[in-house]
Amino acid sequence: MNTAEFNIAAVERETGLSKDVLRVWERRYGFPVPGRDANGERQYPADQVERLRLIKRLMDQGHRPGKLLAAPPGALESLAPRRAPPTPTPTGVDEGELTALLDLIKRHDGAGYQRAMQQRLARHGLLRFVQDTVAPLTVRVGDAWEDGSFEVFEEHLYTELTKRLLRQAIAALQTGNSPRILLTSVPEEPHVLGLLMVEALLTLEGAHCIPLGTQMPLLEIVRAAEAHQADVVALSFSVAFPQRQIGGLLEQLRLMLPQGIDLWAGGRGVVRQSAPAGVTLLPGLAEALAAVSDWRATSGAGA
Amino acid sequence: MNTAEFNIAAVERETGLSKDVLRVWERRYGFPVPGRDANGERQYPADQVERLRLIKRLMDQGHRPGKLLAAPPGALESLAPRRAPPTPTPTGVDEGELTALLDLIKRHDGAGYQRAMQQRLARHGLLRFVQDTVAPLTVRVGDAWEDGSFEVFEEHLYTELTKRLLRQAIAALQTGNSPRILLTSVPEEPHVLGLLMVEALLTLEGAHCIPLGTQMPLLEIVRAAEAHQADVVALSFSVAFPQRQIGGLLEQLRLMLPQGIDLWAGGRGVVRQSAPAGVTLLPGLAEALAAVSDWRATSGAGA
DNA sequence: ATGTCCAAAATGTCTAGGACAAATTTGGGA
DNA sequence: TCCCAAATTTGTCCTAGACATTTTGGACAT
Repeated sequence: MNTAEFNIAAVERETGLSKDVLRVWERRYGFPVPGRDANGERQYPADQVERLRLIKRLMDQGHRPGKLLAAPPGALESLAPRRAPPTPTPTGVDEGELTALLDLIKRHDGAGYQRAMQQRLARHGLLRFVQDTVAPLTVRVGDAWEDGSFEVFEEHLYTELTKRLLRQAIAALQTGNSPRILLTSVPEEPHVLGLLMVEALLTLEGAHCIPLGTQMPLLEIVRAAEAHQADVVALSFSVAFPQRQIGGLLEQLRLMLPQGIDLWAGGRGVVRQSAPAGVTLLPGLAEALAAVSDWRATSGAGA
Repeated sequence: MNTAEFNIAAVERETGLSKDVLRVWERRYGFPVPGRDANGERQYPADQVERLRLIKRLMDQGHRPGKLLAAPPGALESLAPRRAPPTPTPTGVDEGELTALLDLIKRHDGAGYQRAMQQRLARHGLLRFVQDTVAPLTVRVGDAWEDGSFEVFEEHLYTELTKRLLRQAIAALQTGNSPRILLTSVPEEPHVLGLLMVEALLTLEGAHCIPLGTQMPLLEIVRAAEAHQADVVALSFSVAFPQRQIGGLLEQLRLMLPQGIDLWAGGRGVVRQSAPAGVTLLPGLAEALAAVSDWRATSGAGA
């Protein structure tokens, strides 16, 4: 790869670190130290961008920026995850089988992965496939990315192929009637696998899902909910989503949404959140199924 | 909907206008004029956010910000598109049929739309389905959004359902061998339909497609291309993608990518671009097919 | 040991206004 | 009518300061 230079907007794109953050780090910690072009604008050499990517990854594992940015060159590579990944209880799933699936991705054998997954789907049925294969596999992929054994593009490949499987499986289902659940995510939250998993389960359960993809502005979510006469708006937040924003976002949306429409928020991102008034948190897939039963027992009867 | 207020980050999320732009507009044109909270930070009332959304849409139609921001309240709603939509030659397609399909979306009849599209796919075959139905339909959806007859969430519904159809159709195809084409888009470019259309056509043509989804950082694209031993990296740019950035992005990626790997850029976004050295532009689907033949005639023989 | 509470430090995001390059429009002349 | 240069428009970058919020580290009590 050639020696390319990046301006500050390109670094924001590549690393996900905002321009404000890049500038304030330079001021406070003395890193990164980009060169300047003829107009006095920052030009980041490729190796500094690489280091920023590494720092970002370590921060997602729970390291503090102050330590990372002060660390001498070469000291970062050996850091272990700080936030203990608590081996998320692979209830009845064979760890080895998951590892084998991940290996296929790691070897970039897309076709092999698709075959293996399709087999599992056929063998276990959609419900168990989602709960015991896709969900834990997705967690493992996230962990693998955090500890550096997966590249971003490998995660993308996993996501893309798994999306296809789930969508295909969902398309084969008979769609239910109620409740009418609008499925989407807020802007800045592009992860779609959680939505697809829950869509599969809810559709199996007899709900009518309206999938709108990811990244809907809040005002649009409100309009869509009204236009589709949804009973429920369900949002998905991944672990990667900035935790601090979730509460405010839910409160704001709850304010804008008509009283009659329930607001559910699920995904790994909400496990350590407390629910704002009028919002139901669904940290896991099982809770989502329970929420449908609850809805039928209460609001459903009145409608 | 309740009277909610938005801080500057929320407005950026809702409208897609950067914080810099929001502040400089306020300074220069006197709109928007948000209130201030106890900390002196901007608080945008919901109606100003609505107006900003409208302004953004009109700008995408070719209007200039200066005029729009100086316009009196109520004068904006009646503005017509400035950039003439040149009725994009619906070669042999029945306009009425497309309109009927759009109506289904407009009526939020997802199931009906899926049925109708599946029928068309079965009747015409994938190649003609993509070229004569999906492609022009997507253009019409874009136009409809621009002139205000489609809401954002309706475009999302269209995209989501059409994605499923295409993915399903692609899954049924036998995958080819060469060239090995890595399909993705740059960060900030989330539109995926173009990628799926071209994937369908290229796979039909016997190419081996590696779909990595959208929004890959440039550095990751390079890694992925090497890891997958791709012959070609193909990027998709939608009309909505900021034109000014495309050239620079392609040049930078071309610099980083090994010589042996071709770089193709397609989509409505590149129709009025000039190609940087070493980059092949594919403004339409037909050109993509031609590019495969070209590749086979030249590089393919040498490999 | 374990839990609780507070001050200090760390961190991200906001603010202000200035500057300038690139894109677009305008005006004039061939 | 066409084309080029000047003027304007517009987005993005810059510096530097401020402050709310979160996290840490230590003191103290259980």
